[in-house]
Amino acid sequence: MILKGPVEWGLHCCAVLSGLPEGQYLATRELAEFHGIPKEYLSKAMQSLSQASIVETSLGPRGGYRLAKAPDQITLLEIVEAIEGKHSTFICTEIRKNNPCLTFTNPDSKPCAIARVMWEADEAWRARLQRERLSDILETVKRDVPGELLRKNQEWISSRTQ
Amino acid sequence: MILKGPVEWGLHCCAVLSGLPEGQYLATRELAEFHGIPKEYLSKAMQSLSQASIVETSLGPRGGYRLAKAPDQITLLEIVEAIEGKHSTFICTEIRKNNPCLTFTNPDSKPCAIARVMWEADEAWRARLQRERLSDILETVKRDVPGELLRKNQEWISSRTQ
DNA sequence: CAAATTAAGGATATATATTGTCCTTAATTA
DNA sequence: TAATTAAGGACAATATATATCCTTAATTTG
Ligand code: FES
Ligand code: FES
Repeated sequence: MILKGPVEWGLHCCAVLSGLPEGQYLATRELAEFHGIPKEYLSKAMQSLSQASIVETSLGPRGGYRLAKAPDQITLLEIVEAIEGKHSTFICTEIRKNNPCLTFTNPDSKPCAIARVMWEADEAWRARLQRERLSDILETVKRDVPGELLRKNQEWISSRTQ
Repeated sequence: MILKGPVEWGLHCCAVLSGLPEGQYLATRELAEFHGIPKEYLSKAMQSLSQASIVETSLGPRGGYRLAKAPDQITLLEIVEAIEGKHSTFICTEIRKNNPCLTFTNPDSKPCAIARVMWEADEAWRARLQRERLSDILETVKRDVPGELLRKNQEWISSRTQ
């Protein structure tokens, strides 16, 4: 696990961008202000999302970010991996190779039994995140968050994109 | 995720301890030598396993560590959590609270929808590790590792416990 | 065309977490 | 009694995460 804050930021930013009117962009400055986080650092996470083709950008005045795909075509795993990277959370340093009894080399040896299970656990983690689409999150939010707040959010975004 | 190496070390040490003759202990020095890792730092991981009652200790000459339970009563999750801690890998800093539109307080609000899914993914990870017992690992190792190496390991351990 | 604005990204600084070492203490066994 | 061991505190070194600043090139708006 490499980036802590930026993952949370990226996920929330994608959720906000999904509420953007057609053809509009929202700039890093607004995304940072909305979430109360440092603009320059958030920019790194947005760059990662851009490179992963999860968001797309426009330069110049009224530029910024918007989703590159429909929310039901974006999984949480995509977003998390774009920012954190695709490497496993468990890193095997092959300490079994240090075994003093290992005087011969075993050419066709499998990966360590312990590492394999740790990686399977990682896969289970990934599978859950892949199952969740951004659109699923949006539905939950609509159910959980008071309508008054949802309206205010819309207004806030509108006032920065017109 | 806090400790990286020590988790791998702790898992391997438990596997080694499971091959210990009845009534015998293996000291940190041997465990460190067997895995080619720093003795003093490994000691921290072993202390965590001891506090979690996964291993038990004996002081004085011929002292050291042994498993506190049968290998089929120890899950990988226990070992990992003893060393890494039980906290979730995803840390929600509640950035939603920084929303400038949030002018009122929502007393009975649920945890953030995004955090909930991230925590569910964490649960899936835990579930896989809880399903795997140390005895399962030992069986896999017996199948995968050449008998010659297994024998040498046994001898190596015996020569340090007599 | 000109000016303003924006993302991209390199360089660098700071804070925090991880990794590793050293040493003391108390317990226990041979 | 002497040797040995785990426990754990203190500390140093290193790596990583976090944050800021600045330059560049592209693009849109007017
Ligand atoms: S050698 Fe890395 S987990 Fe076994
Ligand atoms: S506020 Fe932390 S994940 Fe939503």
